[in-house]
Amino acid sequence: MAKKFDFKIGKTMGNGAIGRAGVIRTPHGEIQTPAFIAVGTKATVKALAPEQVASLGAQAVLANTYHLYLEPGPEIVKVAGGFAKFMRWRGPTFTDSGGFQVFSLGAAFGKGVSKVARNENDEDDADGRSAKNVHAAPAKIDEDGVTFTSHIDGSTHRFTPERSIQVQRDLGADIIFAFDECTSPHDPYPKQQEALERTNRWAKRSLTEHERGGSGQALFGVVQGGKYRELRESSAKTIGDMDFDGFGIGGSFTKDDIGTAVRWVNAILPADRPRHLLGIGEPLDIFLGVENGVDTFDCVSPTRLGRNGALYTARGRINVWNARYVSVFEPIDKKCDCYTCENFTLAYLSHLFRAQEMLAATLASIHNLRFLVRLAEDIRKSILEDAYERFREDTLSSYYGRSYEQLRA
RNA sequence: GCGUAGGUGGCGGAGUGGUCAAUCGCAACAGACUGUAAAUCUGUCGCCCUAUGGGCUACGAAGGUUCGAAUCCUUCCCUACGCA
Repeated sequence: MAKKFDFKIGKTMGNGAIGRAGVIRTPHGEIQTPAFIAVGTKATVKALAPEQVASLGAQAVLANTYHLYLEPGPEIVKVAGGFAKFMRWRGPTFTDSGGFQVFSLGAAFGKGVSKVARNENDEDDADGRSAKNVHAAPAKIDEDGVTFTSHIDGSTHRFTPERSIQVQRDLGADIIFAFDECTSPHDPYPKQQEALERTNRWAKRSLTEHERGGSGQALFGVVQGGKYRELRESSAKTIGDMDFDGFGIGGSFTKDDIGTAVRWVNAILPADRPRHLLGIGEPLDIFLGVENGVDTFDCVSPTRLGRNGALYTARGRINVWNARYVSVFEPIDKKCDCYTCENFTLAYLSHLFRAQEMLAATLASIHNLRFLVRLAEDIRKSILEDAYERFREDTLSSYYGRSYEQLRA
């Protein structure tokens, strides 16, 4: 009997590295891995029509349970035939469980901590984005679940692992995630441990509810544990022993933790199932993830940065708002194969941003998303051709101006 | 020509004797952004310096009053509107 979902490893890196190139098969198509998944939080990849997302090579879209639950609500999405059909995305889909929002709207609210905190001391150094006029109460976590207030209208809601799975069933993604509790990298060990153990219990409940529902979706368990090796390994063991279709690696990281935590975890997780690194997506992070066994990534950075005028280039990030680009009649990146680079100049983008034209966000998002999607494609190719290390060195030294070894030091 | 209201930093616009190099908005200049409360947020924004302090030049122009003026007085120039 043919399974609707499976994962086949095409090639594993040699020399002790556990990175691999493979194929995830879903009812809505295949994902050639490693792959960068486009984030479409509210059933839309911001500023992009789904045809644009597809044509730039994105293989799958990840939406968010918290957001779609609040608006338009799971009932509407269910009637629409799932979020993919609702947004007219024909490829594979993921939904995040809403667990991250428990963190970002709870413990991390108003703090300078999100997916990657800069250092150990900046927790109180709010990044200035604290929404002054919004007064959402922080989410409250208990053993059974999480009570939170809507950032839209202040109403009170509750998620439990069961509820998250039920909502994700209505949203209808091919791959869904167990409800987890994300922690801050600054949280002390006891708190991390407590959250981790709860996440493990929630994983089991998510799995039970998922099996009960019989939706045919693939359920990924989420590994947590912060920066602590002991916790990460224990989490990987516990989650890895459960009957999940794949795994998500979660958590808010410090820059230094990404490589290490992922390696500890993936050395333990069953190798025959796909691993998704949740919310991570800077170029270096992707290399570190892949060579440590990650198959898929998602990250808001290409679209968010794009909307704000930051653009990826082979030689590093640029800010198209800078005065120097006003009259540069060349593409963002001459070697880029995206629609934006093939048709428009920096001068034009500079103008669109300054004039606050909507097309600015679209063209920049196309470029940035293509950049990361292609990076994953090229990494895959380099693995298949036994040229990973060389590709990594060329790419990183060009992008960061420093070698892989220097970046890791 | 007469009357009225005005002339403030790139622009708009506060301020009407001291705490004003001058609120605020825009523009400009730079920075941040990693499972999206984000087409958002932060900083700078007269000139100079041995720079959490100091100096200089400034509020149409020129004089004047005053310890002290963007703020009061005089003259002039300019702008808008109304009447001729």
